[in-house]
Amino acid sequence: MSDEKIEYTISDLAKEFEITSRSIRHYEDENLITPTRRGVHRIYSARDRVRLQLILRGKRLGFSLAEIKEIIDLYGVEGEQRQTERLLELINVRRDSLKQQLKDIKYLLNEFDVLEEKLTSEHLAK
Amino acid sequence: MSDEKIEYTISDLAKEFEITSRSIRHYEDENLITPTRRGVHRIYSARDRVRLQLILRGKRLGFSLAEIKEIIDLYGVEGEQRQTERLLELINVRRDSLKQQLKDIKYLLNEFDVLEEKLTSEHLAK
DNA sequence: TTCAAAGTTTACGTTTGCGTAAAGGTAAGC
DNA sequence: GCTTACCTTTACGCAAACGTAAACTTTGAA
Repeated sequence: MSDEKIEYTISDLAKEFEITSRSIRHYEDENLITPTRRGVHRIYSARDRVRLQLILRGKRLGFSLAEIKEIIDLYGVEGEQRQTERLLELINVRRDSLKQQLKDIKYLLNEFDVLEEKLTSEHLAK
Repeated sequence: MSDEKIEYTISDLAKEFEITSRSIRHYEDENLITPTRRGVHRIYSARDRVRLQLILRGKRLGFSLAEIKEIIDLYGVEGEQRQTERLLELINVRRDSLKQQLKDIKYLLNEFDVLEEKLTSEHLAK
């Protein structure tokens, strides 16, 4: 039984994810992540690391920290069904906007391809 | 020859795209869009409308207004090849982060599907 | 012509997401 | 015990993207 005794310092994670320690502390200030302490120092578990990954993914998708917190929090309550309705609602709202984003991205990536080709051929023809 | 004499007021566009007039004026303050005037009032052409669409798409993709402006501006200079290198560079930077976003979105949409199924079956089994 | 609806400028206010000192505590190696 | 690297809290600062209030003008309908 691997007890997963993996531990990280704040700068371990900062380095790995290429963000500042300040950002990680900020996420803690906003209650998005709650590492344990050894004395006064923060110790991050494997679970904490995953939470941080979730936070960063949320950010890349344009969610605010408050939204990320709401989703992660609801996500964690799986057992209780009290919040189920709300979570399903949130999911569907998100789904629509994510699908729109997906369309936007595909469109833009294609535009880029077309434009790049045009530019490089122009460039060569100069 | 359809002269495309279509015109819009600021609130026409605000309504259509579900944003405030304030936002549209703000984009103008930041030189992202420059409607003509009839007296003191702003008049938006079909081209202006397209620009606004571009701005909003950029926003959905998480670009800042400054970035959107840079891209749109470079995009408009197609004729000159002076800025070509820069645009290609911008495109490639964007492409990577957009591809990451695309992965993120697909991952999350799948998570949502899985979670929703789990939640609804739980719900029914209650 | 009078009135409401919509438009205008100016400018200060607000939220989000950290940056950036300041001022120090702690752990490890020598 | 001293240095060095890394950690801590506290707190003010700041840019971005508008919100919002004030005070006024324009336009179209009645």
